[in-house]
Amino acid sequence: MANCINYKEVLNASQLEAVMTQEGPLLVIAGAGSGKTRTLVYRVARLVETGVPPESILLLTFTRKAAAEMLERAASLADERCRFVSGGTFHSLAHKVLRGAAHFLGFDNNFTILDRSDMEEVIQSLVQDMTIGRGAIRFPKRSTLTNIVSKAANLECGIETLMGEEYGQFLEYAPQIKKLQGLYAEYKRDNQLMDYDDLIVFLRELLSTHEQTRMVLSDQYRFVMVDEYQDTNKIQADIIKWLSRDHHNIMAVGDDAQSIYSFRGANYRNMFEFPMLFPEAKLIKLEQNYRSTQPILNLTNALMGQAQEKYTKCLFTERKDGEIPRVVDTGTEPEQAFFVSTKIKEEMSRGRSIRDFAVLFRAGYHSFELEVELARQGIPFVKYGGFKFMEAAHIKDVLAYLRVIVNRDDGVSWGRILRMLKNIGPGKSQAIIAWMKESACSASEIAAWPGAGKAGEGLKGLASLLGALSARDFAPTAVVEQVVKYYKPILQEKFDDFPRREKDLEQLVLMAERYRKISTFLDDLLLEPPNSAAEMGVVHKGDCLTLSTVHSAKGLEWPVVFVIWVMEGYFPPARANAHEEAIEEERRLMYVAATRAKDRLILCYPGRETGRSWFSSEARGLSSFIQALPHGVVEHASSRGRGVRASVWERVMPLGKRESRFIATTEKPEGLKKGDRVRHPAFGQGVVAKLVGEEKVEVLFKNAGRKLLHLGYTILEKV
DNA sequence: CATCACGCTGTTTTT
DNA sequence: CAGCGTGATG
Repeated sequence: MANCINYKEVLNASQLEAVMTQEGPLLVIAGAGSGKTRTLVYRVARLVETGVPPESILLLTFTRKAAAEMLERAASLADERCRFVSGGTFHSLAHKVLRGAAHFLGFDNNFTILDRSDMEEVIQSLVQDMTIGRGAIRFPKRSTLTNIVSKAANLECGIETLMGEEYGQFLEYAPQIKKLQGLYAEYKRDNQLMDYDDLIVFLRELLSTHEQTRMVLSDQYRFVMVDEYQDTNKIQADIIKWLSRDHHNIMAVGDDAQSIYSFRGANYRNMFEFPMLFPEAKLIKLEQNYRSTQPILNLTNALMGQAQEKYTKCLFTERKDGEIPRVVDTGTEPEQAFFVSTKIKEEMSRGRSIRDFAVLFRAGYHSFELEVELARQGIPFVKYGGFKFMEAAHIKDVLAYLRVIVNRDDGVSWGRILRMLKNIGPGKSQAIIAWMKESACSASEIAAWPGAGKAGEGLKGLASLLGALSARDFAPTAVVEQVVKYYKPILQEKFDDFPRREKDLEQLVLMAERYRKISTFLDDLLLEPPNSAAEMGVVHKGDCLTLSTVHSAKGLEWPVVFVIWVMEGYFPPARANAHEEAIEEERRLMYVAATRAKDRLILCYPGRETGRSWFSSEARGLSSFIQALPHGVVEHASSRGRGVRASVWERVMPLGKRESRFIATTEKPEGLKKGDRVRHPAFGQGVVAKLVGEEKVEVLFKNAGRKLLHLGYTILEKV
């Protein structure tokens, strides 16, 4: 039975107003820690309480987990029926709709979803088919290409525009990349594939061109709520517009100061445009903070005070007292790791629980050094962000088998499976896939491929596995179990950290238990991928210190937060104009990090160069936005000179100064043109990059580094 | 055509 | 460290 809630008792005035406003468009500007989730939870409860059927409420959040937690809370404090509210991400909504309506767009409803690495693989293979790489110097690598294509899709801008603004260093290849984009789209259509970007693009297309679908959705979801609105992009804003065009019952909640997803097209200006989209929109600001002490809020307020464009708000709290945030120059990165771990140990010996701490950073690898030091000092930790469980090679390997069982046409997965066999590489795997398509043979008949030769044994084994699996309708667990059994010898060959990876596979078997169909299992893994084995809820987390990227720490809080920061530093010359924009984003990132802290905040930065390579602080010193803070907001300190030790990598592999590029100027042999491939007796093959005057050419050798500097030049021959 | 050993390089953040 | 290209070897 429903509990009776006294809203006035549990909500402040602004929150109450948001909860009680049920009809019409509503924009809630919710500062960090201002009870945003609470407000959403109570609003769901209130809607249900006043008789709105739960199924007609749609709660769009940033992760499905966030939605599930909110609905759980609403159910437990108000009405059990809150569990029937539809909640999820834009992507999961799109997926659900498209599984039943993709045919209106000329797709098969059984389309396969491409994850990031599949996308990279397809793009890579297209690049090879195009033979773009031929004669091209410094053609972007596949992950960069994928970033470009994906971002262009999310921003809905042309390749040239995007590249002009953000990838100046590759601008000369814009025509090829544009062609690549076209080929990629074509490939996806031919093979019934959709990537993450397609899901939302196609949902919008469906809504705008297919009146029937729009009507069905708009009728079903009479009340729409969007959380983290600052992280939506233009396409998602359009989806919102279409969904609520008829009823205008749309509530968007967000904080422009916390927009940290511009790299995937998110545009916090959506928040400023909401009132234009819905002119009668009511605007509510939540400014009282229930998380941090006032000194911490002074810092975050000052940070956002520097921003160019914002909804001005000033966070305040009743917790007036507290320690002033500290900014600590820790010297080098190894010293920083030592400082943080020692400090935490110290606090723990005074009775603090290890769960009270978190260390936040911008990129996964920024904590490498710290992880080693923590292990050395015997401090247990869990890490969020960085590499994904799903992206681990061994997981992808196993899933590839499942995918071909579900969708026999999935060429990407076939390639992966085949290349795991002895004596089968890129060439043969492609040939086999082509042959399979041509002869329309079943999975268990691949052993009949005429060109097998030495690979015959392996093919037979694979065929019998797939034959056995498709012969009967096994439960997902059983299928995964058999695949893992087949795969284990391969795993052993392929990786030397065999035991760790083997454990992951056992987790995968356990996860499959929750599903009745393999296809749903796969869809779920792609749309709500677990971060790690620990996050899958299978491994007990125990008492651990939390390490996390700022992005993965959104919405969470800890009593004591350390932020380890590398200054806004790395911008290739061709991107120098991106500097301003990047600093704006870094500032918001720091804002999100700082607002995670309840009681104490310690910002650490390495003030001294460590002389190491890529994962060290290339840029050192203090970020400009910290320097610009007014006096008294932070307290500066130094921990230099304590616990100096060589970095892990210096111990493992000493690094000298390295030369980065090596273009040799040399005498020009007869008839040599730009783009010609040439051979150098000492350095192997290179490409003529440039003609210098009449007699000389510049030749670029890849990977010939230091040798070139020492040996001097000789005559080149054309290849 | 597959595989191996070697050398060189390096923005990141996620649905 | 991981990813990638290269050139030598089956």
